[in-house]
Amino acid sequence: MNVIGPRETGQTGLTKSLSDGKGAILSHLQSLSSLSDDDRDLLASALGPSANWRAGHELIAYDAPLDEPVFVVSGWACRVVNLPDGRRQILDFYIPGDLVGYSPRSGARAKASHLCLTNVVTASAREVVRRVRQEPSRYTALAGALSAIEDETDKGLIDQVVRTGRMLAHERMIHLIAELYRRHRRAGVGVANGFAMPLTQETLGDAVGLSTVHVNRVLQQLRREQIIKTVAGRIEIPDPALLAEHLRLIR
Amino acid sequence: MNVIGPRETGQTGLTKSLSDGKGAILSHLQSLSSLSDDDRDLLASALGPSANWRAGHELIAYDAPLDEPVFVVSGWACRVVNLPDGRRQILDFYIPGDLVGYSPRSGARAKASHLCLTNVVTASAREVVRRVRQEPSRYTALAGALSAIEDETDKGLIDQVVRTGRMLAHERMIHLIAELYRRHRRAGVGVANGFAMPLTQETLGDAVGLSTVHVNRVLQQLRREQIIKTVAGRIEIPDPALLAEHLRLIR
DNA sequence: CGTCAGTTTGAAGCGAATCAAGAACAGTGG
DNA sequence: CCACTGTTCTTGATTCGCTTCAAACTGACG
Repeated sequence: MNVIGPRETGQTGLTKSLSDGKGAILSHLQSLSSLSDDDRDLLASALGPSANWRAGHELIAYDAPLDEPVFVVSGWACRVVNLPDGRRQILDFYIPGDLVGYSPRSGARAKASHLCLTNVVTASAREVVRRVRQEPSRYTALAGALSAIEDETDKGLIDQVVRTGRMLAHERMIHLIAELYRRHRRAGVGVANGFAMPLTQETLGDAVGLSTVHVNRVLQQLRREQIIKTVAGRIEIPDPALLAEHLRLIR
Repeated sequence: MNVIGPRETGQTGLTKSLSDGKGAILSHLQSLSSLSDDDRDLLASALGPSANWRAGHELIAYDAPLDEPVFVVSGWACRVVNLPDGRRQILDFYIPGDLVGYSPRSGARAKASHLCLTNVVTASAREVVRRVRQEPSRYTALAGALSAIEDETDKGLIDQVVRTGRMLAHERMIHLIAELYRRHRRAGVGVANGFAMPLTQETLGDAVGLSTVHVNRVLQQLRREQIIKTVAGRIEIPDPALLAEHLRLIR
């Protein structure tokens, strides 16, 4: 029985799902700072064409210039560091609605490889970012959202350090799942109390610094404790208060 | 025998050591982007008065506004996250020459507590930062250095994730020591092939995610392998090539 | 129906934490 | 100058969390 996700069903290449995807982008940005009509119009008009990428594709190589920011329309991506002997450490995840490869510093370079973990659809954010920077006073909310995104990325990295540095296995998983749950709700992705989890347990392990086998065991424990339910490639949170309770103990 | 540091001898409150300290600030910035006369003049004139803080003092509280950036003149500080049950995770260190509490985003808030690990002397960077932002074209090098500092902070966090997430104990220590060694040399602090190490092994453990006891054992191993030497509160690198060799295996 | 990626399970081993106690040291006050 | 104190470092014994190894199981897919 699959605990987590049958593999990704695969984008069929159509641009059909864009409506959902744009929804995620909008919800996400809206949640960061409430958008004006100007902001919304800009997103509607200046959001670049969408592109399809297969799982495993490297969106941005290590040290490549960060001059082509994109929104994730659907699928998951991440930043990852590979050690010479094959070990790897995932730094953070990008889910639908997230902005990938953005830096306010012109000339900035990628500090890690940006990788598609599933098939991914992206929409170029280049024009949006350019216009917002050109007229920040017109697109104040979007400008604020960009700042907020930077802050969030930093916070995410800090959380990642705390998880891997000072938490036990089950704490790491709870903490990560809670973060992903929060972000999915914010982006309006994944209805009800749960979200789609297309990652393998191996990938999850590379994120929280645990072996695949142990991820499996920890997930079983969390299910036994009714903190999560896993059905058909989704993680459900049957009792958000219970999750919050456990979170309170660790952060 | 103390492997690492007799405790900090303590700043006596004099502003005398400012000359050394300013040296560290200059070397550090210079190494990031080569300073013009304008840049140098600004540093000489606009660097704020120095202040003394005792070990344990919280320079910036969690979530406090980041509106008072300071350079470290002497001593060590860090960013730290405290878990409810007493565990703590150090995110990064600030050594002489480093800029603490700087964010380019106005209104930004501290994402973690900023703590003095030893007695610390700081010099306000507020004026310098203000002037550089006011006339970035006049102080191009300093403007570049500020960007570079942001980049370095990010890179440091990423390294920290990799260390705690995917490295063995001795690899974590080697990796951290190598980083500190590089930064000390860059700031022109700590002559020859070594640097002052005023941190306790407990503090080191909170940084690399290990217990005090294990930090002790790992340090002994590194000494046995001649990768480091520890004398009188200093860490010496007898053979930088050997250190580099070990580094190559892990990153 | 065979293949393959992913999940699950058990057994054994290892790395690091914990516990507890002692030694070395810095700072303090007599 | 020396006894006293508290912190830090050190060491040994034990325990525990997690990894590793190996094999079986499951479901998707061609």
